[in-house]
Amino acid sequence: MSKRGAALELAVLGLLHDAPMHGYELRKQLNSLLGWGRVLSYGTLYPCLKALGKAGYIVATEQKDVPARGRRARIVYKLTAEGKERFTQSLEESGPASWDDDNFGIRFAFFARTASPTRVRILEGRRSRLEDRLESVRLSAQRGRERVDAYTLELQRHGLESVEREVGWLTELIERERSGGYQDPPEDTSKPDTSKPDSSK
Amino acid sequence: MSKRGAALELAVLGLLHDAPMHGYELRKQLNSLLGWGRVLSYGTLYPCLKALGKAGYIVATEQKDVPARGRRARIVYKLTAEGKERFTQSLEESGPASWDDDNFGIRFAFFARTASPTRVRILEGRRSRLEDRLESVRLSAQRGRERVDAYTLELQRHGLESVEREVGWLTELIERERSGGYQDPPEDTSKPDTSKPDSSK
DNA sequence: GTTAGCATGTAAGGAGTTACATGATTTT
DNA sequence: AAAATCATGTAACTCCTTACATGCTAAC
Repeated sequence: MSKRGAALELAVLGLLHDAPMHGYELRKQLNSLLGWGRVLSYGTLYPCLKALGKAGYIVATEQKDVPARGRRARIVYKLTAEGKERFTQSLEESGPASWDDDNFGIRFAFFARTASPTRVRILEGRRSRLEDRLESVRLSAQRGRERVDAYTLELQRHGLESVEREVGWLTELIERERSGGYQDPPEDTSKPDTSKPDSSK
Repeated sequence: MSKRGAALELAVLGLLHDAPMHGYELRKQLNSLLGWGRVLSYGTLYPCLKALGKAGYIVATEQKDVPARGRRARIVYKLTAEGKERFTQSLEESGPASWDDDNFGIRFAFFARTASPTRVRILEGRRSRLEDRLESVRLSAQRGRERVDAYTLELQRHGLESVEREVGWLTELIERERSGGYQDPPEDTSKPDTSKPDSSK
């Protein structure tokens, strides 16, 4: 759970930070958060929840008193104080791990709760990671060792273009970040229920 | 090796079909073929080569007679007749597996050796897979259950845009394919069709 | 009345990574 | 002389998926 698993852990912690939830619901949210084709299985989620429970970051409370007429007792997971601590600490981190392929997406998804300097560091880290990638691919294309038919070329061209766009996107975000943009309210940790004070920039 | 592993198997077979190679070289080629951040480890490659050998698709020949003055004896892998058979058969396949996330890239990389109707089927399959994805994300965004802050929204918007571009790319490729494109370059720039030849089914 | 969705889990296994182990050769 | 690259492998481990096991409720 030290490298990849951190992504799932953070995502679960973050979603439960928003609101307590049961496994089934959590999975749906996770699927749209982790996005794009990836579908998380229960075989991953439930053991992860168990581990987080054992670590003391979450507690499971069974809804047996209010079974809502016939409905199966659902197990609702809730963040502990340690869990909240862990989550906020994780959000402060801005080392290389925070901008690798596996973590960047989740880190970005929680940007609203991340401090602005941290956001910039992560965005820049991600950008230079992608730029390194572009560089090495361009070099190896120039050295021209490999198979070159029209399709291989097209695949390479398309890949290059996609990554270039990604870099452009990141650059825009960084600039917006630097000019105050995206303005978020300075983190709300007290209120358990948010009544949508402000959603548009 | 039945589902995901098929991708690596196909890639190895395809590269060895081009030319016999030793493991180290193979890995480098594989890395640029599988592309983008993915770096294949020896811990995956060598066991795979062993399995392919056991299956009779490749043979390993040690270069002991010509150690090229001091150079460590390299083990060169070569396709057998069965391996060639297997490779060409694999290239004919155009079922759902050929356009999933894990295989599409490799299938595309070997398009130059794939029959044109097969190419079209794979491209169309891939496109409709992505379109399904777009659809479901758009729906869930409309139903609007999830967390909505500026960053989550931006992430979603960007993801949507990327997939849309991908779909556009595929559409272009399909059209080019239908008008003879790529292999034997008729270099047809006239483009007489302003009317849609109907791409959706 | 049967399909689809809700709900919680476990067991087995696959694919791949990291770290280890070893050593020669070329470049800086 | 050191560092990078060439070269081949193995063992342990991790993350995740698939398939299984169970059963209820709502819609069609």
